[in-house]
Amino acid sequence: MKTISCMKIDEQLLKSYSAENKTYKEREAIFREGESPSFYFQIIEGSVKLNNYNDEGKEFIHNILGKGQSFGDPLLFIDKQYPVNAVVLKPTTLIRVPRKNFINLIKENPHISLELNACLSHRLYYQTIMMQNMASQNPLARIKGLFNYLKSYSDCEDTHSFNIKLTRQQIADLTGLRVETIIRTIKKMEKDNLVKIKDRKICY
DNA sequence: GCATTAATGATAA
DNA sequence: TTATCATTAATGC
Repeated sequence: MKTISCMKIDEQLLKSYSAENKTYKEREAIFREGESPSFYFQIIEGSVKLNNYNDEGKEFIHNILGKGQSFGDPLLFIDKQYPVNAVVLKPTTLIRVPRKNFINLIKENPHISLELNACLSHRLYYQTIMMQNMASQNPLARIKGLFNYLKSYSDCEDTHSFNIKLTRQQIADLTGLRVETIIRTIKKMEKDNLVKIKDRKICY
């Protein structure tokens, strides 16, 4: 089946609503928890993580976004502050549109509005799946859940060897597990032919 | 060399 | 069984 899921919005169209490009260095924050959303963001190149820190200072990553993906947009329609930080993982260029302009864009371009709806629905759906998986006590289930999620979320790549572009630490921060547990569980998965490891890279 | 990432073992909860 | 801590190996700049 052919769900378009999360199509990026045409950059020229964004430009006509006074979008601007912005580049960030590694570790730079695009926005922080508690700030008020005032832009639509779309990644042109690079990658961004959405995270929090719990009371003990341990990081929890909610998601890692890549090329062509947007973030922060669900907040543009409601009057709330960001519940997460957005931090750049590697040098990143993104395009951003001021909130008011973006609302106008949506009003004047119904097809974009529909796509955005589809996109948000898609994210909501998989977030539910993720919640279920992460609620599991079993680390294997959490990791498999994450991998399935990444596979579906990213541009529907080849069926058999999907390359996980995350470090084991990042997988740990996404699943709430410890790095050592990730490493050991991944090795078990390799034995059971659930994943392949090539040059330390994980293929699922 | 230094920093980051991966791997492994011992021990405690 | 997983988390925690310590140690070491491997990579990349």
